[in-house]
Amino acid sequence: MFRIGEFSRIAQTTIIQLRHYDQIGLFQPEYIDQFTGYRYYRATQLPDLNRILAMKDLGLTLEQIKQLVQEKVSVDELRGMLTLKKAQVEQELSETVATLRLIDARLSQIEREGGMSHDDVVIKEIPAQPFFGFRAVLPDTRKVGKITGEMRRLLPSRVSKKKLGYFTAVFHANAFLYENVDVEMGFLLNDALDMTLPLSSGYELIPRILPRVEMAACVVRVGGPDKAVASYANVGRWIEANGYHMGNPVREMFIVPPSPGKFEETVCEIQIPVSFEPGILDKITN
Amino acid sequence: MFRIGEFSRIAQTTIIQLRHYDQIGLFQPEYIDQFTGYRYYRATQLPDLNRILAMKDLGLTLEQIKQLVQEKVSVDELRGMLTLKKAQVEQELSETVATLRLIDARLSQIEREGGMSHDDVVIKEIPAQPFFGFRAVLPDTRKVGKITGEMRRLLPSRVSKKKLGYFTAVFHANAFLYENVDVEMGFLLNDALDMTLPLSSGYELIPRILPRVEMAACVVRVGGPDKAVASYANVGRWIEANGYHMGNPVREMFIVPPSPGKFEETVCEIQIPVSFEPGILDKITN
DNA sequence: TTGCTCCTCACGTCACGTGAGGTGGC
DNA sequence: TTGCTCCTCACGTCACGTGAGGTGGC
Repeated sequence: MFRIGEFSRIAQTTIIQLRHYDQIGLFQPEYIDQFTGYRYYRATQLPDLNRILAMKDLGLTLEQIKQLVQEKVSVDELRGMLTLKKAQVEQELSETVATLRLIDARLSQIEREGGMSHDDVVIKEIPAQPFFGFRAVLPDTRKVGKITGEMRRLLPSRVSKKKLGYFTAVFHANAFLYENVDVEMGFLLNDALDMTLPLSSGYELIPRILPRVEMAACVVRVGGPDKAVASYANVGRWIEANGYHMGNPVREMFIVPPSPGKFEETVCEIQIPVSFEPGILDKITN
Repeated sequence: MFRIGEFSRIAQTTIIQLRHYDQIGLFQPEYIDQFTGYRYYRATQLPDLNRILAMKDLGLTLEQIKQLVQEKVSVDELRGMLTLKKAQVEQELSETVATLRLIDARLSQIEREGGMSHDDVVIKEIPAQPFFGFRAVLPDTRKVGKITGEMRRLLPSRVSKKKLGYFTAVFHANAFLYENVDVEMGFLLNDALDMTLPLSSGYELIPRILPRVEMAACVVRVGGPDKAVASYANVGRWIEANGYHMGNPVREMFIVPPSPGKFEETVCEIQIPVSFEPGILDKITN
C-alpha cells in the first residue's frame, strides 16, 4: 500500500489530482484510514489509473471517463464518442492553424509598419438575409449618388421602419472599376417583403434573398469613400497573409450612410467572402 | 447610437459578451442612461471592438488586450507577447496532432479487438535519477533470479530504507534475447550514494545516474513475466500507431517485485523511450 | 396594452491549483 | 522532538452562459 504522495510520484500525477478523482468518485484509494483520513493506494490500481489518464489524453471529460470505466458505455457508444471527439479535435486543429497564421501575419505587419495597424479584420459568417434592391451595370459611378439619394428619400415612406435594415451595395465584379460596375444596391430587410418599387432612373427595386456567406473577411471603415482604397488594400494583404482566397461578391454595408457635409461620420463594413486556400488542412490530416 | 442588441448583431458578438467587456472595463458603451441603465453604443466604436476581437483571435487574454488597447504596451513588448504566444500555439498544435493520433489509434484498436484494450500506454517524462547497480552481459537469463535474490537480501541492510527506491532493470539491447543480454540491474535511489558493493556472483554494484528520458511510453503490467510479451507487443503497436519511434534503453521498474509464490502480484512498469517520427510537425509549421 | 428589449445580481462551467489552518508518522 | 506528509475546507481560474426577477420603450 502506498500513501498518496508516493503513489502520485509513481503515476506521474499530482496529489491534488488524485484527491480530485477521489472526490468525484472517478478513482478511489483502496483504503482510507478512518481516523486520519489518509488515503492508501495499491500498486495493482495503477493500470486503472493509467486507463483514466490515457482516456484523458484523448480529450474526453472526466464525466465521460467515469461512464467508461464504470462500464456504462457499450462499444458502439464508445466508438460514437471517439468519432465525435475526433471531429471536434480536427476542428480545433484547423482553428489552431488559423491562429498561428494570424500571429505570423501580425508579426510581419508589425515589422513592416512599426506598430499596430488600423483596419482590424475579423472573419464572420453572414447569414442569408432578405434584400430590397436593384441590380444593374452602372455606366458611370458618378450617377450613384443620385440613385441612392432617391432610394433613401423614398423607402422610409414605403417600407415600415422596423423592416428596413442597412443600405448595402453588392459588387459583382472582380476589380474595382469606375465605369460599367455590375452592382446591386438596396436595403437589407429584417423581414420578407412582397412589393416592387420603380425608381425615376428607370431601375426597379425588387425583393430577393442575399445568400449566406460562410466566411467573410470584414473590416469597418469610418470616413468617406477616400478611405476605401486603403481599407481594401489592408484587407487584401490580410487575406493573403492568412492563407485565404478572396471570393465574390464583395458587399459594403452602410451602418452610418454618408450624408452631405458629414462624410467623415460614415461607417461602412466591407465584407469580402473568403475560402480556405486548398490543401492547407490536407497537409495535416493525412 | 445603437442599443446593445443591435450593436451586438452588427459586430457578431453576444449581448452578454458586450456587457462582460463593459464590466471589466475593456470596451464600454459611449453613453449609459442613468435611469434605465441602458447601454448605448456608437457605430464609430466598431473599429475599437473589432481590434479587440482580432486580438482575441490571436489567443491573447482579455487582460492582455486591455493593456494593448490602453496603449500601455510598447511595440517591443507587443512583439514579445506575440512571439511567446506563437510558441505556445505551436506547442498546442503539436498536442492537438498527438491527440488526433491517439484517437485514430484507439478507434482502429477497437475495430481490431472489438472493445477496450488493456495495457493503457501513457507518455511520461522520466527525470534523471541516482541508481545503484551493475551492468553486464548475462550469458543466461536463468541466472537472474539468483543475482536479484542476493541483491534484495543484501541491500536493505547496507543502504537506508529511505534512500532505497524500486528495483529496476535497464536493457541495453535492441531485441529481447534469452542469452547474452546486456543489462543493468539495481535499485533506484532517492538520494546520492557513495559506496560500492560486490556480489558473490562477481558483479559489483556501483552508483551512477540514470539519465533523464524526455518521453517514454509507459505501461504497467500486473502479473508474472509470462505477461511481459503481450505487454511489449501492445506498447509496440501503440508506439507505431501514434507516430513515435522506439528508442533505447528500455527499463523495467518493479513497483511490487516478484516474490516466490506470489508472482501474480508483481507490478512492473515498462518504460520505452520514444521520439517523434521526424517530419510530423514540419508538415504543419511550414 | 402587449411583447420585445434591456437591466442587475448570483451562480455555473472544467479540472484542478492555491492558500489557510490543522494533524499524523517516523 | 522536528520536519515531512497528509487532511479538509474555501476560494480562484477564464470568458463568458444561464436563469431569476424586475423594468423600459414603442
